[in-house]
Amino acid sequence: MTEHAKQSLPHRRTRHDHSTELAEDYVEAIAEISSSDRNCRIVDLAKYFGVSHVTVNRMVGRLQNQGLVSTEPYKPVRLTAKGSRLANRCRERHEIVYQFLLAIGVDPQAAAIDAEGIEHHVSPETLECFVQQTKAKQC
Amino acid sequence: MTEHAKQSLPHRRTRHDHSTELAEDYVEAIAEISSSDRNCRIVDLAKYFGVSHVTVNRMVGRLQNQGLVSTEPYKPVRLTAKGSRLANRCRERHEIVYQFLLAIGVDPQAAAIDAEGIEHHVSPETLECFVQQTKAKQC
DNA sequence: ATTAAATTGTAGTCGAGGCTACAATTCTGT
DNA sequence: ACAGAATTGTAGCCTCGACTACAATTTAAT
Repeated sequence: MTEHAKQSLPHRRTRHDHSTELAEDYVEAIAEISSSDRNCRIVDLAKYFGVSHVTVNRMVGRLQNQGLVSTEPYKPVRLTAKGSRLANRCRERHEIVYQFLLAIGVDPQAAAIDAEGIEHHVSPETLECFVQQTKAKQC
Repeated sequence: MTEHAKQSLPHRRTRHDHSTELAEDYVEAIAEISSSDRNCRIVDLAKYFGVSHVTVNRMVGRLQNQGLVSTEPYKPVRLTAKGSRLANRCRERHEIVYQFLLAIGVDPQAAAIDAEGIEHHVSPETLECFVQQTKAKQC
């Protein structure tokens, strides 16, 4: 492998991350909305993300193709078992990142924003280090 | 502001980040290549990012519109003063994130990949916390 | 000096993610 | 029951980041 090819790897990884980020954000949002409202509608997601209902509509179609959600025309959106598992993993990861940022002294508002951006780029290994650090701080 | 609008803010921020990430990656790369090779060519950037030279070509055009680089047809790419400042800020931030990840026990390879993804989503405030943590670990 | 190789530019395509405008369906209130 | 409101779907457009294929220019080699 050449020097340049080596360096391009992280960037390829970053680009791939972007294509899965939205799916993760959506299942997380659907899980959250479903738990409080019982039904998750297209409109709820549009408000949640600050985006038009058309964008949400198409995205939900893609999530359905990926087997993450199930829905029918004019009906609410529900997570499949696969979608729920992904949502849970994402929620846990999000919480770990958020708590970690708080633990190292970031204020809650900045932590909330940064966690949203950071969570999708944290490898399992780094996540584990975050957990350890957070624990250490709490002792 | 409604509850939903509040929640949509972090996501809007994330989307905005994406549009500036690539510009940041490019000026960083141009700075790095320029320092070692003296001249940064379109081809160098294409190899660096693992994309086609066409993609690089158009991106360089946009960077030029933003006043970050200056170039002429069939000539090398050079950073403007503004581009250099941005590159320096990015390089410093990247280094801080990378050293921070190492300091909390992430192995170098994973740290390199994660730093690439994380750096663009770290607010100045969080960055400062990273610096403090890294210092603390080194004592 | 002329040809071959490397580099850069241009044309045209694609999918993702965003939008507006309008049509269809479902829900609600009287 | 039916009109109006809310919700969802469809059509069509835009920009960005990616590509291939081909043309133009510059560099290098014989």
